[in-house]
Amino acid sequence: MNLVVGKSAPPLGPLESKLASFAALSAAELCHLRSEPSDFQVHPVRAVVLEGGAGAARLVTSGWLGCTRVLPDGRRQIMHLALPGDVVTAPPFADSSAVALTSARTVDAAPVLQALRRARVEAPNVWRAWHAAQAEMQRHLLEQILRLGSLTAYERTANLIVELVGRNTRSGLSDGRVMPWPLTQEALSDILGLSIVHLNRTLTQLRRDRLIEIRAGVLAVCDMERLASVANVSALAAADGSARLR
Amino acid sequence: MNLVVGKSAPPLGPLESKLASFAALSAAELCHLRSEPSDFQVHPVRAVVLEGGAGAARLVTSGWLGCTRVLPDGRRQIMHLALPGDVVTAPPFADSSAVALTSARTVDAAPVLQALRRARVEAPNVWRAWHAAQAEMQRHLLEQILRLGSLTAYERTANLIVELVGRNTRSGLSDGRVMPWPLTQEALSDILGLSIVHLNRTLTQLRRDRLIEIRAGVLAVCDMERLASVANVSALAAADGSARLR
DNA sequence: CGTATAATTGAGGGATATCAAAACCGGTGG
DNA sequence: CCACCGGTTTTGATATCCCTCAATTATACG
Repeated sequence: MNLVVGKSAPPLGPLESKLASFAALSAAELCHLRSEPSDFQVHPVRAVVLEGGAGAARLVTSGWLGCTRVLPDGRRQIMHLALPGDVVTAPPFADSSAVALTSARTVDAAPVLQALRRARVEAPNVWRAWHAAQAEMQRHLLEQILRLGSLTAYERTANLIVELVGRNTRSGLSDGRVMPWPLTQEALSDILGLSIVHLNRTLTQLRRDRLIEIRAGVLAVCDMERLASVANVSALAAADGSARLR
Repeated sequence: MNLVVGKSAPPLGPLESKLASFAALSAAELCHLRSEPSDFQVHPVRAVVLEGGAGAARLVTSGWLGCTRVLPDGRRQIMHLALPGDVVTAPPFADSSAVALTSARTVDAAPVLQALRRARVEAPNVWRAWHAAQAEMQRHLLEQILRLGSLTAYERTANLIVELVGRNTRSGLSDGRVMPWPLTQEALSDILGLSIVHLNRTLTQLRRDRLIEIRAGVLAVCDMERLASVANVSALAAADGSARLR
């Protein structure tokens, strides 16, 4: 991972790929996303990227962030994950913040958002794709609610994995089967609302059942069919995710 | 409850009140919300208002709706509540739908949304208030994630009650202490991700602890201070909610 | 190598679910 | 007025999922 702070060429890879997955976009159209090189920041693990209620939106270019909320007694809930290509905005609660779950890099999102506003008339497909991506983010929140409210630990974990494979596939970071897996089990347990111990047993079970394999920061899905069925993924969501694979 | 279908005068009471709670709005400004009388519909309990992925947005004028998701095995999660003054849009999953949790009335939201777009230039305060309301809805989703992922049954229930008192207060349907309570315990358990039996015991406990009282479709908060502290409400959210009381 | 962090395993307890039945309640019809 | 009815609330008993505590093993890193 790069550890320098400074200027960089437009690092829009994952974002471009994500948008292209929502609407067929020509190279010319994607050019409308280009904005002048802007400051980037490197965040070590556990660094706070945006503090509760304040700060300008940032675009993640590498690493994973979590929009977290911490209770007075120390319980922590990660409400939402931001992956490369995602834009994180200031979390809306005093006790919430965007935190680097892995070492990560972000750039100021303002120029990109600016470019998107220009694209509204100049490249309407890009604008549409952006809105589709925003709508998908909304769906992720609802999916998270389903996971936490209605699924067992086993289903919950499978469901999140299916979602993350889908997201990484959209942004060109997975082939639909294998993806980066940089999370500690502690972070994962804070996403899924499980104790770290129980999460560990759940992951072990998923491996024993030959649904996934995890080695050296990489997760591989062994049997997407069965995994998705365990995960109780919605028809619409599943279609969305797998459409990308072809 | 009215059981007739037909035309009605603009039924914007709760919506107007809600928007006014986000930005001081003069009567003149509120007029920009007025739109021609439009069709309304009456929905009996359990009626589907919007089917998964399709249908035009509707404004709730009375009764409570739930944006629900049903799993193949029958488990149901209510992801989000729509109260009078809220606009429900087509839920984004194939297996999700907006359902009447009580008998309810809705009108087509298109004219209202139209009026709001006009207000963007003619009454910017109204436009701003609308966006503040949308942002608040987003916060409710995040709060729901916190509830389901990190709070105990007791805290979870308290938290939801605090939220609902706040929302009803904004829309003029509560004084900050007493509010309509039309939900069956079954619906409530599907919101909170609890079994109906355990929810019942939890409510009983909240009553024993003199935090709330429930009688004849009305809920009264006995001790908001303690309830809010049990509920782990975030500083920002709490400020928002109680600001309305004065 | 030694230290810190993360992953894993074991044992026991607590919170919540499930099953079953009883009490309650508003409406309906005799 | 009373009996009855479906839906809802309440209570009891038992099972299970998941948490907590504690210790051990693996892995990264200087």
